[in-house]
Amino acid sequence: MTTPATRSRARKGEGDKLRERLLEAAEDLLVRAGHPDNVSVRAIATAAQCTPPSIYLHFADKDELLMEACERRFADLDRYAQDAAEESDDPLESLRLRGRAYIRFGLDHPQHYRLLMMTVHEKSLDELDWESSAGVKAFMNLVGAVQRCIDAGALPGETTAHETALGLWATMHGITSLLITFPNFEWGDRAALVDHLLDVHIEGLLSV
Amino acid sequence: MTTPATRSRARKGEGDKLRERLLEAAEDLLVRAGHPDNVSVRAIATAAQCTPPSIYLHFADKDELLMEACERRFADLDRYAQDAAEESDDPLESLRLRGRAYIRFGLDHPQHYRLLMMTVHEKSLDELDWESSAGVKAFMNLVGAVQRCIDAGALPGETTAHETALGLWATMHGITSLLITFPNFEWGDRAALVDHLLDVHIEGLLSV
DNA sequence: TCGATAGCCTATCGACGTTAGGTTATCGAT
DNA sequence: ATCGATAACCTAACGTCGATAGGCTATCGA
Repeated sequence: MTTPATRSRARKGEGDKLRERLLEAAEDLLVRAGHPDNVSVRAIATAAQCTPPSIYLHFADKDELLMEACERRFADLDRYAQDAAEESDDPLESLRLRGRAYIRFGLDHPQHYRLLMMTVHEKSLDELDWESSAGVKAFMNLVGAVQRCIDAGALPGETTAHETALGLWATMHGITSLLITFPNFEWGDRAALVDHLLDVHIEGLLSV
Repeated sequence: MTTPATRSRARKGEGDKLRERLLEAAEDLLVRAGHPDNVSVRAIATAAQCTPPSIYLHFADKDELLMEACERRFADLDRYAQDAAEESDDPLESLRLRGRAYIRFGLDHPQHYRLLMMTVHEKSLDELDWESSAGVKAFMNLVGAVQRCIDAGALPGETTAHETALGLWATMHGITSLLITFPNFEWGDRAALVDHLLDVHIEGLLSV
């Protein structure tokens, strides 16, 4: 059962090939299993055609492997949100589009979203590398988008862009995570709920 | 190590005593461990002074035990929110107080909140018993509070109380779960952020 | 061609959730 | 007073898990 299978050993200097295979296998199995607990390192090793211990040559532990697998997919989030935001020249409408894109991306990749955004991250911001974290980058771009709204006079500048972005993030995350956590609740028209929520929040920002 | 220890067997008809002990031990260990994976059924059994298999006489599996342990504590949430809401006669201010109470309760019991509100519940509303679920009851009361605002003319009646409550819930849950998930993020003044968020949302409800 | 080493494997560990099946104290009925 | 039924546990064990220790081997520069 722990067959090394057909795959031949990588050449020297090409050890990262297995690392890549492991990341792909981990993501694939995670999406299919739904929950990290239901995907074992043994299954990942089998899918990547190696033995379980070989995983630990490339990753500290199972968590690190799964996290990195999700982080990679999440790199698309930032681009996805940016693309959506560029659909409109109106800064406020652009903000709305960005929010909708964030939520849609989360719902489209619930397993990734859960692991990265609904699992406790004890590490402080100092410890995690800002450059590589797609989530952090996406948030920074959200702050920038809010700042652009303030600069254009579309949003009041009483609260800082950072604070406003935090509130927006909380709203976006709230509906995303609830829809993921309780898929069978009576949500009614989910898209309408999402739109309504963003409208209410942005309208509130204008009136406060 | 699997010592039955000092405890004597319960009398006939008093089998629920162990059940109670197990629930209390499970909650205690969960709060201390932080994560369900870090509290084993063996540890729970030891704390409750019985053997692991005895747990399965009272609960289908580990999940059911931990879930029920959290559900019990969550029964306080509804009362807590109701008490807070009664602090003001103004329906809108009452709604604000209720929201703050919900968030505070979640942050005060992060392990419980995570398990009940941030772990995927596949069960549909038909399957889970409405009466016993504290979370459902709390939501129903939130809908009632919103309805009272609408009736008093404090909130527009264009969207139903149910829909508005969903949005409020999402906002409350968003900030609560984010603060729990990323305890080391740069949140600034958390209480101010919570207040700001509720203000923005409620203000938005008035302007939409 | 040969030592160094990158790349991977075999064997195994302790802990886990859970189950099968037995044991014993209690209690109503005789 | 005793005896069968049964509630309330227990002992033993299974299969699986994440992870580690230590060995083997193909590759590659010198």
